[in-house]
Amino acid sequence: MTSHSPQLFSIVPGSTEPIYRQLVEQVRRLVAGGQLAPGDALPSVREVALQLAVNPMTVSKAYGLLELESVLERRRGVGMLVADRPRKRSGEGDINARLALLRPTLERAAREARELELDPDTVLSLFKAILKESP
Amino acid sequence: MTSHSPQLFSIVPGSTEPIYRQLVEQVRRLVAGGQLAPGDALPSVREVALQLAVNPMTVSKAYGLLELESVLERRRGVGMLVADRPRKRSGEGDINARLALLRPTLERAAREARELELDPDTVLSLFKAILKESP
Amino acid sequence: MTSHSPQLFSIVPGSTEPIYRQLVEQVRRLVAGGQLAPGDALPSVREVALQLAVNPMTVSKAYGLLELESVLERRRGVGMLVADRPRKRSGEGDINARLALLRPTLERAAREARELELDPDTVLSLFKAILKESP
Amino acid sequence: MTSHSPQLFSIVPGSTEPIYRQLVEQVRRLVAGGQLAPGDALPSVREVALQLAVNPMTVSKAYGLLELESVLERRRGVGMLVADRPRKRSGEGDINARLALLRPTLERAAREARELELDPDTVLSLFKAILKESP
DNA sequence: GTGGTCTAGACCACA
DNA sequence: GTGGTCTAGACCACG
Repeated sequence: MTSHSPQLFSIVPGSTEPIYRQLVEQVRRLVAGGQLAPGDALPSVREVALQLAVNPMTVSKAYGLLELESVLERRRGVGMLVADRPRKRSGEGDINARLALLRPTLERAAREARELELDPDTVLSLFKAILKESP
Repeated sequence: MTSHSPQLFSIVPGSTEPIYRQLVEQVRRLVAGGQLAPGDALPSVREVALQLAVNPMTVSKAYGLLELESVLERRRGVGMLVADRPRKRSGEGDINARLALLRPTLERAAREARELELDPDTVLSLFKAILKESP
Repeated sequence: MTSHSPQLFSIVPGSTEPIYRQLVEQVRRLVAGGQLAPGDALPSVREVALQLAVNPMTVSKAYGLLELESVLERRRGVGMLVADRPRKRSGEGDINARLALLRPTLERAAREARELELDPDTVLSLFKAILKESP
Repeated sequence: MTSHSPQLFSIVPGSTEPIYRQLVEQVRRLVAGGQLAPGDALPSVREVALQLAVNPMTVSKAYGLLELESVLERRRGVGMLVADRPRKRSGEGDINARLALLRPTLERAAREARELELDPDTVLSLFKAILKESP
């Protein structure tokens, strides 16, 4: 069964962050967050490449790295599946692990806010608005 | 008299963001935030290169791009100065301009939080803690 | 299919004008003159570097600056193309723009002729001969 | 006798052409054109430096190079004088020598005009206007 | 194959 | 001392 999630992935094409790495980190987060559960099938390389208007090799490279990391498993004739490693979902430790994945970006935002001499409360209310915006 | 700003700039060496671009954006923010005021001298190319353990050409490239943008001015035999363009500090428009510079990073954090299926309030309180932490 | 433009660019190696700037101005003129039309591919960095016996980074710097100016566009995995901006070719305004690009060099020549105490008519006939010579 | 020519020299500060070289070539032309005759005194280093708002070392370097070339002579306690080498003024050969000094700039202008796809006659009439303009 | 980034080190122009 | 230019060569991202 091929998942037809209309837009599981999204990339920022103008970024200096390489596309394959944007994909790798996105999958890691989706797995950590439980939106991709062990055994779930990922969209095929071609499908993703088409959706994102990206070279298939780029997607393939991301999948390959995730396989090396044991986040994904390659199943002959089937495609890539989320690996089922021992994962303690909905526990306390898990929340901390997920917060740890988010922390670097929050720290970057905090550093930039400081360099811009912005008031923490102003920044917090903007962030709150953005957070509750698109889900 | 050499300015001995102990660490005006900081870079993330492992990042995929090119070093010269990290520097460009950092200077833009420091100027927008007023920490670098028109007429201020920037640390010399060599000084920054030493502090960051980076090749002088990399710093020079950043300074050169900022000169093209008219954020900096080159003074023969003196060094780079912050350009004095008409800037309306401490006005409303200015705050919005600075928030606009911060927005992309906040949006990135929000997207990552969503992918991690993290509760907005949990994220906000972590961000609040980070924001009030290091200054 | 590699374009084999036998010698699109030429530089004066001994000049004090930096090579990258000679290239930038040359491309600007070729685009302004229409010899490089929007969508045209430029010779690759490596190709130009070989032809001119110059370091690839020098060519790359010129291309990068022209991209910042929106004279060129970078196409991933393809190379640099002439940007297709609204350009009014063969109009009056266009001729004036092109003459404006030439004026500084003509003024320099006039100043030098004056310093050499050369008769304007003598200078004009020499220039006429040179102009109709090499095309 | 110190010559007080209010502005014997002129430079283009924004140019990539080094100032000392602009000065060297200007003196060569003024000597070739006869505006500076053998035995004439040149303005002092300090005087030129003040007039042009340039570092005295830069002027000194230019004079030094012209001395090496035997275009100028250094006279202790007097200053720099134009050297009196055998020079056949107002003869045919001399005109050719002066035209030869001008030729590179004319060739550069012709090349630029060609790259701009400008009509030779248009270029010639612009040049004529400039030539008869400022003397 | 394309362009981009970076290094280590040289030399130049200017103050 | 300042910044600017260039080289030779390495490695990366993308197609």
